[in-house]
Amino acid sequence: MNLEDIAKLAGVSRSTVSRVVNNDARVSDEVRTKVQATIDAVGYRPNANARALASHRTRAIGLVVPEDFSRFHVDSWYPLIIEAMLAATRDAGQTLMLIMEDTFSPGAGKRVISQFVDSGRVDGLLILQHSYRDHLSVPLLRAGVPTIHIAESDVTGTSWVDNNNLAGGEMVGRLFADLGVHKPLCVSATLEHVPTRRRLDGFQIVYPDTSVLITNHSLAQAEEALLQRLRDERYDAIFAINGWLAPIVYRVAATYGLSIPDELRLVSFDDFDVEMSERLQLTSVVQHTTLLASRAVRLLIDLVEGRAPPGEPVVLDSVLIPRGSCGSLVTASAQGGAAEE
Amino acid sequence: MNLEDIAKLAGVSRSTVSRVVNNDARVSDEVRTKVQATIDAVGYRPNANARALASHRTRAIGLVVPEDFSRFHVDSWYPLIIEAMLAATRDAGQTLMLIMEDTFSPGAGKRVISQFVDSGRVDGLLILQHSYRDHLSVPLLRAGVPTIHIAESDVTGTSWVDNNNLAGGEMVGRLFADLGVHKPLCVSATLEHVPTRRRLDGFQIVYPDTSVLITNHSLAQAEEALLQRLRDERYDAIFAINGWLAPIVYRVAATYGLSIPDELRLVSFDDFDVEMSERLQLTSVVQHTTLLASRAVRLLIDLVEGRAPPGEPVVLDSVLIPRGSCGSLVTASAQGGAAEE
DNA sequence: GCTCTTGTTGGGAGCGCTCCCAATGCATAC
DNA sequence: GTATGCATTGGGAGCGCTCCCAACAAGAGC
Repeated sequence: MNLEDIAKLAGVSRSTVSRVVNNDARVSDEVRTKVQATIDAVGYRPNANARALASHRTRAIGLVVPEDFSRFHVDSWYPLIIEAMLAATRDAGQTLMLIMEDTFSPGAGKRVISQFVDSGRVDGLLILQHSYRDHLSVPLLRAGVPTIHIAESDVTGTSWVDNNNLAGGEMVGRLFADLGVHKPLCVSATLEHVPTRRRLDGFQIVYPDTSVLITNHSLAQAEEALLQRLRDERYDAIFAINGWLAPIVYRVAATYGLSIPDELRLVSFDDFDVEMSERLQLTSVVQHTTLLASRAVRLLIDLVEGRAPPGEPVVLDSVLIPRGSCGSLVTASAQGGAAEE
Repeated sequence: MNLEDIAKLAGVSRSTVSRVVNNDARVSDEVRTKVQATIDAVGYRPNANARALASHRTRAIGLVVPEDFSRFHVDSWYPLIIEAMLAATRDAGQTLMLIMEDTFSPGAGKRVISQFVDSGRVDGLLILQHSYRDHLSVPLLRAGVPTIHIAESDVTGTSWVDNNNLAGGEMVGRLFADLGVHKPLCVSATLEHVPTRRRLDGFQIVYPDTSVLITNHSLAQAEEALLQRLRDERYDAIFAINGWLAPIVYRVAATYGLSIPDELRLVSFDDFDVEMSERLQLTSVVQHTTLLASRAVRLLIDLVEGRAPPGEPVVLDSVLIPRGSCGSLVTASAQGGAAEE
């Protein structure tokens, strides 16, 4: 069943059916109704491949995830954002193709371009990765592939969507200051990740000399490192720059019999596991995961269709949700310095 | 850059280049080498859409995930299996399209067929879902869409890939019997899920009159339900039919001061978070997640290409990994009744 | 010598669309 | 009345492949 068949059934030309399918204005209401009725009656679906071949547009976008993304299940970021992107893509009438790439290996960019862009599988790319040390940004930029990074980037010319990490970090700093914190400790998995670094930058606006503990992405090793640090030294507050570290802070505090928030105040980023945050009474700066995903998808489609210029970052507001873990004297439900487009 | 261009550069015909690209045997070695060299030199990539249009094969498969899959991050099943499928798909030279569907809503099957199969986006489907109460199996079966379910199914005629749930459940039962367990409790999220039910069936071969506690997929509610049950009644062993329930058992046991394994023996299914299992010393029946994924992908591609008949289930062996949580007297590293192909 | 097979190559037709241009009808303006 | 514009419709060309059949050469068998 193809365009021509529908045309014959409806007594019009192939072109007219095509116009109806594509919502082209140049069809009389009368004809449109008739054609649409025939389409619905026979359950006709235009062939995506023929469309793509003729129009040079696939109506599909690629989501690039790092090779080992399942190792990062310590937080539920990946399923959550993938789900949200899937919903946004579907709403836009497009499809989502998953691309797994070892973005640290030199050929990554070329591989993705040749296998997915040049072969006409996707119109553009969404990049989800945990470090800026990638081999993706530059080749993609040079090849002119429409691309949105889901994370603040420091490669000039790239388009990205992210929360306001700097403002968020600063908010945590101000909160600590208001609470009279003297000696805070920042805990983070890696500072190679731009958003993480920016959060720390923001915090350091208020506490320039703060201690920082860099662990890695293993739960066990992070716990070990924190145990050791808290044995050696005494802090009155902890800023868990990456949210999945927060449960570890609780465990370590329990080990040393430190009460949260009385002896140790705690604030974290990435409030996407709300059930857990509520249970732990964890004060945190939220990630608008769903919003982030839908903005990214829309921006990418706009980029593909030439409605948006490349290189325009989108920054979403940071919001701090005060709960029990930071102690009292919480007045702030402050807003970050928004810089919407 | 297309076939014709390469043909001109290499001094052969379009057909010959096509044969080289598709690894067709009917090309002399001499010509093949020459053509391949030109292809490599200019970095030519065949257009996937033109190929699909001409051959009626997209070389893409669709992975159907349930609408709310991120809610099920209580275990890391989704990221893990998606990652493994992505790898398997890539190895097979194909691509993976993600499809999110509310498989409980009546139109699900028709929607997936019309939007992804009829429109020529994918050649076949992989189904990942948490209940058999779906509106997918029957329409897909009727429409003759190549489909593999990643979970034992009781709809006749469907092809599926799964571990041997029955044998696994029975193994846990035998282990309990060997350990002298008198009054076990089985905990599970829902028995609507066929694999879950089959695990219980297997367990009941040994303990026909076992108590069963059905909770749901919320961590908090599961904990509440178990707390209540263990307050009311005394058990000497727990079988966590779904692996993510195991940490809850530990929490509840700690609440009542019950030591594991001395006062309460514990065995679970789904040993895919090995780090956690090791830390908790959790005895469990493993899921061959990676193997499951690659078998499913290969089987689907075989189905699409007519190399495998539909309706043939693939059952992987169940293996029990004994650790501390079940107590001593562990002899079994038994194998389930394998029924390979 | 001839036919028959086998191995290799070339090119036409067509997959189902979109895009462009031409054609038509009809209302409006002079 | 004729010229001009706009709204609507139709059909050709072509997107870049695959598939099929024809063509040809070379060797085998009689």
